[in-house]
Amino acid sequence: MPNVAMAGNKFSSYHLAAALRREHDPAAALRLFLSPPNAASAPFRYSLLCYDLIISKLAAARLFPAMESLLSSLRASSLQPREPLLCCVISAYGRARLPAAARRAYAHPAFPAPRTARALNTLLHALAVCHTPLPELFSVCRDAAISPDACTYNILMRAVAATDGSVDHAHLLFDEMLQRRITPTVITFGTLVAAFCDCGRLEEAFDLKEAMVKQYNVRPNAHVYASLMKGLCQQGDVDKALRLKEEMALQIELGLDSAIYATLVRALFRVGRKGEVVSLLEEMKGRGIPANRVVHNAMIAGFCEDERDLDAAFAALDDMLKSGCKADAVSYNTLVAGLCKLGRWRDANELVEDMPRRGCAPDVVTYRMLFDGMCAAGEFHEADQVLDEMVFKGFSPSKEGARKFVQGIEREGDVVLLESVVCRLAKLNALESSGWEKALSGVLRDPAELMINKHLDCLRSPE
DNA sequence: TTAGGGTTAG
Repeated sequence: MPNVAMAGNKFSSYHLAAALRREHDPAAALRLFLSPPNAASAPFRYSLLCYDLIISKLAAARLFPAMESLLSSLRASSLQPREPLLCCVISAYGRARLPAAARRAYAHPAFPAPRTARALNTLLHALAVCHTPLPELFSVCRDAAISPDACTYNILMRAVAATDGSVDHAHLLFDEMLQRRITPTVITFGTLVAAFCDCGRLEEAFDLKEAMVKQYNVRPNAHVYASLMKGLCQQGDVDKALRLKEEMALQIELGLDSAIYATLVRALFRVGRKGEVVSLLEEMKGRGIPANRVVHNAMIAGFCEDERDLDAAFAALDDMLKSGCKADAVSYNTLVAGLCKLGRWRDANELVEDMPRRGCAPDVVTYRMLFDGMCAAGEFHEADQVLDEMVFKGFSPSKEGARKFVQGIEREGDVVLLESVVCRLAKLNALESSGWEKALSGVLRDPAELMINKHLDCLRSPE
C-alpha cells in the first residue's frame, strides 16, 4: 500500500498516481497534482501515468482550461504520451460539442506523430457527434493520409445514414469497404440494419441479417435483433416481432432482456392487443427476466396513450409500486400527460403536487406538460402559477407552449397578466422575438404604448 | 476508437 511504502520516504510519482486514482473529485485531484505533499524541497518528477490520470479526469469533468494547461506542460516535459490519452481528450471535446477543439487536439504537439486509425476514428466520431457536415468528415479522412479500417467506415456509414437519411449512400460506403478488402464487422452490419430499420425498409434489413451469416460468416448479435424488433414494432407487425423474440430466446448469448419485452408490451397496446400483455409478462417472469421500471412504464403509457383508461393506468402504477419497483419521473409524466389530454388538469396538478411526497421530483417535462395542459384547457391563470414555479426551479416552458400561452392571454385581453408574463418569458428566452412583438402590438395599443419601452427594456436586460 | 432496444415532450 502506498501509505506503508511512504513511511520515511519521499512522496513519489507512484504515490501521487495512487492518490489520484482514489480521488474522485477532479478539482481536488488537480490540487493534489499541482502540489503533491513534500514536494516543496525538490522539483517533483511526474510520471506519464500521473499525467494520464489527471488529464483523463479533467477531460471527463470537462475542465478544459486546466486540461490544456497540463497538456502544455506535458509537451514541455520529455514524456511521450500515448494515443489512448489523446483519444480521451478528443472524445471529451466531442461530448462537449466542441468540434474545433477536437480537431486542434488531434494535432496537439504533445502527442508524438504519426497518428493511427484509432485517433482518426475518435476524431471522426467526435465530429459526427457535433453534426459536422459530411463533406468535412470526408475531407478529414483524406487529409489524414491514414488507411481507414472497418471502424472508420462504420463511423462514416452511421454519420451518412443520420445526416443524409440515406441508407443507399451508407450502402455505397459498405461496397467501397469491400472493394478495399476491409472486412466488415458485426458493428458494420448492426449500423446498416439499424439504418434500414429507421427508414422503414424492413425487408432489406432482414435480408442483410441473412446475408451477414451466409456471405460474411458474422452472426447477428443483440444490437442487430434490437433494431429489427424496434422496426417491426414501429410498423405494427407484432406477430413477426413476437416470433423474432422467440428466435432470440433460443440463443442464450443474445441475452433476451426486459427492454425487448417493454418494446413488445408497448407495441401490443398500440395495435389494440392489450389482452396478450399479461401472458407476455408471465412468460418474461418464467424466463427469469424481472419486470423493471421500463416495462411498467410501457404498461402505464399503454393505458394512458392507447386505451385512455386512467384508472387502469393508476392501477398499473400501484402494481409497479407493490412489486417493489420505484416509479420515476417518466411514470408520473405519462400519467400527467394522460390526465391533461383528457382535460383533467386539476387532477394532473394534484398529482404533480404529490410527486415530492411520493419520492419523485417533478422535472422539466412534468412542468411543461402540466403547463401545456392548462393552456389547452384555457386556464391561463393556473398556467401562470405553474410558470412561476417553473421559473423558480430554473425550468422554462417549451417555445410552443410559451407561444400558445401568450396567444391565449392576448385573446383574453388581460394586459396586466400579459405584461408580467412576457417579461418573465423573455428573461427565460422562451419566446421568439416575433411572438412578443406580435403580442405587444396586438393588445397593448394606446393606453399601454408607453409601457412597451418598459417591456423592451425588460426583454433586453441580461438578468 | 465505432453500432441497439426500453417510458414521458419537443
